[in-house]
Amino acid sequence: MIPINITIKDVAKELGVSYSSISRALNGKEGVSEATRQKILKTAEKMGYQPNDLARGLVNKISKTVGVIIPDINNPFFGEIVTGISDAANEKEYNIFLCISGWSPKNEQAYFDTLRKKRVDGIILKSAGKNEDYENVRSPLMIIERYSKTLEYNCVEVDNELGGYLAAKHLLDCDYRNLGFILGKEDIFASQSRLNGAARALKEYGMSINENAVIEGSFSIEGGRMAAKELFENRGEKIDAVFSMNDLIGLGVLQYCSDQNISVPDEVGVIGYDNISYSRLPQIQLTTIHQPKYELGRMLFDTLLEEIQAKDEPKQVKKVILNPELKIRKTTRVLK
Amino acid sequence: MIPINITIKDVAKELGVSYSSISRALNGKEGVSEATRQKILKTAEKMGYQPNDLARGLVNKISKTVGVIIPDINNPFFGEIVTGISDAANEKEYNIFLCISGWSPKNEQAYFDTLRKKRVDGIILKSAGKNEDYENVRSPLMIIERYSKTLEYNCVEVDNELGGYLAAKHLLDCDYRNLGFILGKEDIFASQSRLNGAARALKEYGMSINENAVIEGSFSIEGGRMAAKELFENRGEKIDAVFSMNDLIGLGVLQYCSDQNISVPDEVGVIGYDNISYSRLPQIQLTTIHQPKYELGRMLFDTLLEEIQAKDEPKQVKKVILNPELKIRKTTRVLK
DNA sequence: CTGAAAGCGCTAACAT
DNA sequence: ATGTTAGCGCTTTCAG
Repeated sequence: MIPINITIKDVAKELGVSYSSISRALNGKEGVSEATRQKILKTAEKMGYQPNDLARGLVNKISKTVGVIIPDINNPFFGEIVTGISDAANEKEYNIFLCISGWSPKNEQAYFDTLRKKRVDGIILKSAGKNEDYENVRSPLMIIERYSKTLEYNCVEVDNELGGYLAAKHLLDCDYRNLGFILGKEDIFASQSRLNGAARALKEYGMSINENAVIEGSFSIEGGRMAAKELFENRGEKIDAVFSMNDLIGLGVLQYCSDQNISVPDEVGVIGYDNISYSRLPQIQLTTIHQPKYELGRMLFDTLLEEIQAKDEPKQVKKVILNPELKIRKTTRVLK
Repeated sequence: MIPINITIKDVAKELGVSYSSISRALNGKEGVSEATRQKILKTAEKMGYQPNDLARGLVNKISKTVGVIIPDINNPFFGEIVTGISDAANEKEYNIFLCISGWSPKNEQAYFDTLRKKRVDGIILKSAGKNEDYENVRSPLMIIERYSKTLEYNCVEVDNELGGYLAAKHLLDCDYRNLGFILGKEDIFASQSRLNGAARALKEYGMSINENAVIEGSFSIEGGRMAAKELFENRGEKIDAVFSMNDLIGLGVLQYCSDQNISVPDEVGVIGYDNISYSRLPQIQLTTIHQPKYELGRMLFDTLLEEIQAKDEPKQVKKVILNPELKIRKTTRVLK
């Protein structure tokens, strides 16, 4: 590991050639004889030369860098997405700036600005703010999970309406009839789409959503536990199944049921959303809606890169939709 | 959100002043009258000017950027560390490049090189490779969890020897006598330190480590399950307690016990390491050694920054050690 | 207090 | 095929 930063000029001096030749050789451009190119490559290597991407970015106006703003890396849902983004980016020789907003629109906005200063080529964002904030951003931007037919931004999402439909239909197929819903207030948007899907499933059964059994909770285990308490104790409903808008909430509901000696899945059925790795632990076995998180991450980056590379062409809004899948495990009952 | 990148010159032209004045005003340097400074600040703001950090980095030789290389962001252990690093960095107006090496020394090395090209001010690294690789790096570097008295690099770690001692002592205090150990082959170094601590505890009881009950597994749930199978079925030992070198392995051991109808904690006690959030789920309740992960992350960044800012002074190796803590839960038995 | 000019490391047009 | 030069956006002497 050589510590001092060797520049293109150092290499040029060493060899007695002009430094533009070094640049040409290093970038595989023509205008250098094969002989000198080899010579240059060899001594650059020997001297431990590493090109300065700051300087490169300055002249090329491409930093080979993207920003990723997510609310919480400890939620495995985002962990897997970020892994997908990272792998896809790495293949294209891109690096990612990771920004953790903690579900705060203020932090999110601040990160957005610093990323602009860093001159990232594009941004991938899971927003905690209002959609309209990002409608008119003209630099490459991908929004995670904020599908909108009308608003003009790019977006890759796993179909939330369909996921909600699958979840509710499964509960109904299992003969649960009094469904409760715990949304995540951090992303009321996705929660609402899933609720719409659930309404469609209920309609097929000639039923509709009981608004008094819809709770706005928080996307965490503790949030799920508290929402379950509210749902079962203060709403005066006799709920026999809970549709949790993410797995963490589902885990909280299970915790509540365990504390209260409510038997799952017999008395109460529980379904989650996301299919994070912990939901398939043998002690948990949470029935859930699988989202292809890793693939989503890769798709986000690849789509972003497409847009980055199509700078000149007229911008066209990209909307990619992936499919969710029902994973039946042990927190919903099996019909005989 | 203004899309076009306004430069310092645009602002200068707008106001009819030289662009060096703009620079002075923006950076709070003296040499501008308060009147023009205010005028400059206002129109810069109005024009949506954002300084170009690439250019700044080029001249200042400080990019306000650090690289973080970790094996796996889906392991909550690293997730929390990264959150700590991110928060500490953000406070100091630093951004982080996240690199996920997948426990591959080859990827790790490749990321190390790209980070050098990006001219990061420093690197935080959880290495999967050999220690010696990084001994002579002269740019600011923090190694996670690789304490070495002899080797010359900076390091913040949670005392592994002590953690190992606490874990083994607890098992012995609970009257378990035939201890098995499942190491993580990805980081044999940390595992070994913990094993040394365990040996010390055993010694206090007049015992020593049964080498035939030491398994080199893998830091994952499935790795833990497989190692447990090996330990219980192929080693011809009657193990009554397992010290797992991380919580994921512990979860795998619990899974094995559940599959085999081995009762925990009566027949077999299980202790993990790390105290990831999932280990305290009511369905899990894994006894474990707590590591202050978030604090570790903050400490890593703060210590790195100290070194970055002490560029000129003679380098002195920094070794920070935090203390682990025993968390007794339900997978080890209570003595009457 | 302000402007002009050099230079950070690099690429790309322009000469030779 | 190679060298010279300008310039990316900025900070920082050095003049005025």
